[in-house]
Amino acid sequence: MGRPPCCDKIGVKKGPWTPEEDIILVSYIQEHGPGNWRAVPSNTGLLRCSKSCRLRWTNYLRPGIKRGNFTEHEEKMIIHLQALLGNRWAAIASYLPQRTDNDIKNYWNTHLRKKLGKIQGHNSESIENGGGGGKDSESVSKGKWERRLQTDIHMAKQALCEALSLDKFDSAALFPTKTAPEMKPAPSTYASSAENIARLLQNWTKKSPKSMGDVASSSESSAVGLSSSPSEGAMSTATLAGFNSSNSDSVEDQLEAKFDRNCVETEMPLSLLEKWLFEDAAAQGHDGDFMEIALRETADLL
DNA sequence: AAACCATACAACCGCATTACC
DNA sequence: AGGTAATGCGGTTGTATGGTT
Repeated sequence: MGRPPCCDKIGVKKGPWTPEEDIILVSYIQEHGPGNWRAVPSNTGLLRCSKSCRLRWTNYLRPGIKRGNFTEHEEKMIIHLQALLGNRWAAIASYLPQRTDNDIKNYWNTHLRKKLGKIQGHNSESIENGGGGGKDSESVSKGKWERRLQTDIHMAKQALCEALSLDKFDSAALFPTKTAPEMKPAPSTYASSAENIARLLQNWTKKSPKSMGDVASSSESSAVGLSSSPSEGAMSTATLAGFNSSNSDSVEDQLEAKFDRNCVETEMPLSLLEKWLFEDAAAQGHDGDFMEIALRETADLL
């Protein structure tokens, strides 16, 4: 007996989401809030499995998601957090609240891994040339290995410390509730779903007539699903009009109000790491030089 | 212009974990 | 306490897009 599928595969649509589907999903979540994903497909008429709906929401439509190029600071944080935490993308993403774990994972796989690979290749080359011995990793003494591991941890810690204390503005933006509970993220900081959808629609309208036709035809098929609940169809049409006029403050306000609570609820579990960092920082101090050297080396490499 | 290749990223899959009864 | 459903997470795949030949 294998694991039962999360949804019966027959009649379940797969592949890229259409703007219509996005709007239907956002409209529904706007009304009912995220959660109870099992009920979403049946209640919205979307021909998607609950998992797909949840993923689409968390990775793409959810308010507060920042898209586009990663900043240098974000990149550094990812590199160091990855060194510290490994491929625990969700944990890493919790320190970059505007990025999704999927986004970070993709960025790591496509950009950073390559980048670091190059650096390491270059580095090992120079070590081989300059460093005596020429023996492989077996020859590396336990002490050396431990020292290197410790360096890695130190570097990661330092990066976290830097990130946490970069400047008050930055850290407040990164950790809005934990570090500054009284501060509410500015509406401009957190893009709303409406903005995401509006942007999406903008891109969509830029597409070629052919792809428009494809989307239109695919939307027809989803309209079949919608026909079972005409009221929701009307709702999404109304919402579409609202989204198209990107200055529909009332919709955005509603979204903000609705999602602020969720954002607060889903803030990162910082305390453990913070505690660790602060305790360690207090206990440390004497081996700062060692860490500085390591950091400088990393900075040179990057 | 067309074929091919590389890249980026959205989405899916399946296992792990958590919540609820 | 045990079973089941719901959700979270990381790895992987599929596809669109842009660049090169």
